[in-house]
Amino acid sequence: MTGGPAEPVRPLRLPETAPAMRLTTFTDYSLRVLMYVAAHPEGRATIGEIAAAYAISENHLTKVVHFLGKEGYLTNLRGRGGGLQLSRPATQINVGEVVKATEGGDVPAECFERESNCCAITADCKLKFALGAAVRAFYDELRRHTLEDVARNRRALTRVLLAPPAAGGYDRSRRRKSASASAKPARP
Amino acid sequence: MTGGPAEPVRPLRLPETAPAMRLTTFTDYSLRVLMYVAAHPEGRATIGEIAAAYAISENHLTKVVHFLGKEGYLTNLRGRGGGLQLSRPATQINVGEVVKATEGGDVPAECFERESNCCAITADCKLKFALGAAVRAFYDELRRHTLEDVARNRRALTRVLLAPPAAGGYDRSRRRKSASASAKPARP
DNA sequence: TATAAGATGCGTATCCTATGCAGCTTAAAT
DNA sequence: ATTTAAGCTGCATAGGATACGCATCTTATA
Repeated sequence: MTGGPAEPVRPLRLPETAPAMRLTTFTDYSLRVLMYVAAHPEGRATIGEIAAAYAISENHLTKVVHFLGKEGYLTNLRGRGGGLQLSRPATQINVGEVVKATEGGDVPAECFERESNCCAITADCKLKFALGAAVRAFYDELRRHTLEDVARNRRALTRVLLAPPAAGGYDRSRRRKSASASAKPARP
Repeated sequence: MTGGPAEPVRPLRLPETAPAMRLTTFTDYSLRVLMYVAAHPEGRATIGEIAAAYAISENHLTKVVHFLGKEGYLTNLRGRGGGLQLSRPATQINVGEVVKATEGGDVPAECFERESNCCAITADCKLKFALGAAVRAFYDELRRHTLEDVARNRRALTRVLLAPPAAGGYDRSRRRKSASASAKPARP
């Protein structure tokens, strides 16, 4: 595992650090799916349809949709003529709740995990409270919005989403260029 | 790269998703370093000293410290007898600013990146504003605290930090057990 | 019974993050 | 001057997380 012939060249990355505090695409896609379905209240939307509209991976979307079904946001109907519907009206789907579900809780740092925490100063560290409050503030702000709010201009959304995607389907090449040239990797 | 004999067994991970919106250890260490130095206002702290106190990697700390120096939080003195000092009094070092610097800005999702954004509905999507406000709320809450606040009980901190670490130095085995058994990977 | 949809389980390609390490530079002691 | 104790710098790498791809099964409708 350590030995072996050295790889040819390898593209050469910059280590250092990069931004965190960022939503996963899982969350991103979750919200997009919900907005799509909300914008199409009549018929049922399908995974393929949504993937094409946003030009994103159908495979990954499948899992997102399944998750949203399990969580009670979507009603997923199998079989021919099946598809997706909102389980509740958009006014009763809260953006903060969705994000919390898809992001999996509010644990901003190691000190918040009961089990694995091994920071030496936990007991006397006030930072914990500050961080906890900040995360709470984040979700509180998100909780002020419902799916209805964010997908409000349904007409415009529907128009955009029904238009055929620019080129072919999903182009996985242009994604996350990690356009970080902001803070740390700056070398004079 | 695609072919080749299948690897023996491989520990078998669960894919799906896991929590994001979490601080990097880079940020974690940055805050710990500042708290340490704040708790030792007389002499100068050294990297080795701090790494030992928290039982964390000296190598990584080196880069953290260097970064904090570049950003103007620390004054790093080289050479024998050198070490670290706060560049400003702790009352003038803001936790929110530090986190923003170490986390590298407030870009919670793809739609916020001018360049690489390719979400189909950006123009008509209100979600962007909600997310932006939430991130702002996060930092606003953090900005309410200074290093002086979080490192307030200096006496207790100093006591804990000066105590020798439990066992030997830095044990890199127990870290980030990713104790996620909360949301998605639940399979009945 | 064909067909269209979602469900599932497994494999994998990249990243990202956190480190390791070797050598260099700077500055205070001796 | 020379030693020595710091931090600086530029590689390299490991390990885990994320986001997919793919094949197959299940369900339900026509």
